[in-house]
Amino acid sequence: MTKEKNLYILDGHALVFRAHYAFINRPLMNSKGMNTSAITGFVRSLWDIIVNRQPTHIAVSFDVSNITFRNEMYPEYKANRDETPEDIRKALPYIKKIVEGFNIPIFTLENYEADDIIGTLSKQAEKKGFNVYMVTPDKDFGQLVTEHIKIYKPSRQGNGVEILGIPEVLKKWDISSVDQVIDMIGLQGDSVDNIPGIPGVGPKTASKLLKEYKTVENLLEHTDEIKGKLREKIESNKEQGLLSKKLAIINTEAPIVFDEEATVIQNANREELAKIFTELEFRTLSNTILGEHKDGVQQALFGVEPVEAKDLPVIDKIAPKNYQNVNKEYLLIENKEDRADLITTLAGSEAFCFDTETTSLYPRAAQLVGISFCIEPNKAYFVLIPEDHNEAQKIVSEFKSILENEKIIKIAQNIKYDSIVLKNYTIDVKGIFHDTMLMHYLVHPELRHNMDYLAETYLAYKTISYDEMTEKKGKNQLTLRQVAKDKLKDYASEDADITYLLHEKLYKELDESGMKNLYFEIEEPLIKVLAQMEFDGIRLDSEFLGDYSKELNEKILNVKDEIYKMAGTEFNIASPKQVGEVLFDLLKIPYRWKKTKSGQYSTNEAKLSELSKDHEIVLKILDYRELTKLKSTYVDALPKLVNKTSGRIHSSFNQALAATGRLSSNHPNLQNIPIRTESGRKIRKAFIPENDDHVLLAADYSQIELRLIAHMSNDEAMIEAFNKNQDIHRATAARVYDVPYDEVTDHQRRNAKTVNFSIIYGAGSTNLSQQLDIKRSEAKELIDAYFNQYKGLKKYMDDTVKFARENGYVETLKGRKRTLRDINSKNRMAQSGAERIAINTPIQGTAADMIKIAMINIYDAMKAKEFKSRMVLQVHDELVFDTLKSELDELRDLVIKEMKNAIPDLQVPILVETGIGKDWLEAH
DNA sequence: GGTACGCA
DNA sequence: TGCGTACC
Repeated sequence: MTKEKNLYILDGHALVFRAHYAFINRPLMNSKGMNTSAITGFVRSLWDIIVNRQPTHIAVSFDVSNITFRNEMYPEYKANRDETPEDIRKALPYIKKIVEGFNIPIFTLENYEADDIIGTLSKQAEKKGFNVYMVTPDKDFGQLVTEHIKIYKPSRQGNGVEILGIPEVLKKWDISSVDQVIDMIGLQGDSVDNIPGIPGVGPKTASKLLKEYKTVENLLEHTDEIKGKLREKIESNKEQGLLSKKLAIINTEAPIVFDEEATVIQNANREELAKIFTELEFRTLSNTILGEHKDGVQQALFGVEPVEAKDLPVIDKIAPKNYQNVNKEYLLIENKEDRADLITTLAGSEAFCFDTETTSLYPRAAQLVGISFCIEPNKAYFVLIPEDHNEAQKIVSEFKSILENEKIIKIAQNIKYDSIVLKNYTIDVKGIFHDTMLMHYLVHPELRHNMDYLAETYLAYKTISYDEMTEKKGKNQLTLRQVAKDKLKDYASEDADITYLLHEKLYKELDESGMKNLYFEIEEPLIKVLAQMEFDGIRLDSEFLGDYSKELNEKILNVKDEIYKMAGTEFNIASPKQVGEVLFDLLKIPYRWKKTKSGQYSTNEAKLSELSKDHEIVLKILDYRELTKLKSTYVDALPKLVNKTSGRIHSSFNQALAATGRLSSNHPNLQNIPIRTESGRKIRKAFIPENDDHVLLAADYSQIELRLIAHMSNDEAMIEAFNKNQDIHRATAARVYDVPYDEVTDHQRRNAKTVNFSIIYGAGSTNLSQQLDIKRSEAKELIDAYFNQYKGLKKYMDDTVKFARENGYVETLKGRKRTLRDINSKNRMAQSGAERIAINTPIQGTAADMIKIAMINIYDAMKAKEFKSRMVLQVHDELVFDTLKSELDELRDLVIKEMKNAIPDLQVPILVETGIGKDWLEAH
């Protein structure tokens, strides 16, 4: 018997798009700011096939243009498509070059889609005795599947590869013959390709109908047997259904001939590939594909043992290094002598790296399972810590002297977490913190900063997966305590070891970026402040919330009743879908907006508010929404977050998330605790001081961003207004409307205020007109008048954008940088988005720097004075202190002074407003 | 308009 | 994942 012939035909565009969008939230980026998601994803899929599937023949097909014969049948075909994203357009030439580098032929054909080319080639190849695999994520290809033609669906984020033969296709579509794929599309349509189908018919109805009638044509002949609305819909859309089916048919007779010879798999052009990979900075992929040694092309490229693709996710093939193939020395330390030796070793070091393994993501609730240490590459120690708390405390205490040694630098990934966990064991980690996560955050604020990602990008190393170690299969997962100690030793040691290696690279990169000062003067000391704040937490009045919950519950029931009465029916008010149907179908309230993507009525607040003026029920629905949201998100949720040991709430502050440099908080998120409405504000009453000897002191910056923009832009008029201590919005209105300061109307002031804010956010006239409910032209005039008064501001904004264009980044007063990859984009949307960021980031980021500096200085001063009072919250421009009454006056003076002087020598005064109260609402 | 988090 | 809401 001759060898089997296996042909893989890749659906180029579909794979590229899928890869691009797979990473859309955190695109892969090289140092030149190029988005490489699409290329990486495509090449990974290609390489996966070459290595794991051992094809004998291979080809790639691409679309040539958007216009094909289908547009002659139906001009709207694919007309809903947005323009190809710029990132993809830029990626395509590279992908084609790489495919050529692999010596793989590319098939294209004018006026036909890649689908048709793949269909035609597949059928011809099948006749020549091939097994054909159509490599595509598109399930429409199901119509072409036969015994020898299958769909090969590349793996998606660990989902594993799917191979669809006839039974799989039938199951996926719930049909009885693959020919019915086109009937399915004919009936249900395809929103992606803008194929209309028959309105009101979805997948369920379509397959039910086809079970009965087999084909669209047959169905249309027997519509008299169908009942009710469905019949009407089908009868009135007959033509559309037939056309849709036609559009769905993949042409297998395209004018193209399958050239068997051309598709035989060949050795790659190593030099060509190396050149492209270098340009793209694909170190990992390049190592994987080209190997690290220069000889043995055949060996490195295709001489790989066949592996079942299912068993090995693509990623394992991509990162070449891991615990299995690099020589690592990881030692398990579980007796007192070994610990003593380790401590001696660590005590003699200038710096060591450590990492804790615990039982919880939340440090205040976490128990130590072990601590790993590393002081040289590829060697690490794992100290096992038993479950018994007294035993554990004893062992941890042995390490107190070195962890609290101020002279030893501590290297760790997200050291705030470890530091809080150790506080649970009365250890206060000291010495300078070198946090790899924060270093990377400063250098690349817009990327991800988790260790696995850093290991892959900086070290080309694939770490041991947590889920693998804990044998996660579906729902069941071992806890760390259940993991065999040797396995845990490897996992934990690797964390410390990898962090150590990452530190070498990241510290250097931080230095080169010029942000070392920013790190050591702001971020590093802030870690210690935040760790203390999180550890201390804030007291919560659960009793108050319990009462409030009951109160809200009654209100909710009342509102619900009223709504049902007005609607004349009961429905789920929490469901936007049902709300839409009741309002616009049942009650016939005119609907005059676009529907949502999923074809539903949009019922967001802006639209409902507009309707609420004329329709009482809409007002009630808004009330209902507010009350239920309040109850579930805050009133009922907050008491659940009270820590059992401390009896307090320990919100976590993420220092490495917001690209502008701000902190974010979660568990709970303090940044969206309502303030606009009365019932929302009340939530703040639940945040209370430690006891009757304490009060809450709240201090917030007044107009900090406008003051900063005044300073940074050198705008004389704005600086003058602030120096005269004027109300800035009133002063703005006086200038813009050319009226005396004292005669500004409320309306004028409100407009001016809105303009002031839209300026800070870089918003344009469109946005402003919506905010103020005025015409775009009026908004434009307003903005022009504004800039005419604040000429310095205008110039600053122009200069900032110009700087960003030339340098590719913007920065804050303290040197925090943010790269703007779209600032020179040809895509207008993307570019103006980048311009807004260019204007907003320096301001928001400087304000963030400023409050961070204030926090550090206040914290240090409080420590020096041995205050019993504690800094407990930071929200945007506000700090909250749980204050011992006897320290109140001194603390307030201190806070005001440090907040004002965080960034000295500004051209405008900085105003800090303070309040005192028995709860946060009263203090605010 | 962007930057977030949490709920369903 | 989409939607809602908070902040700026």
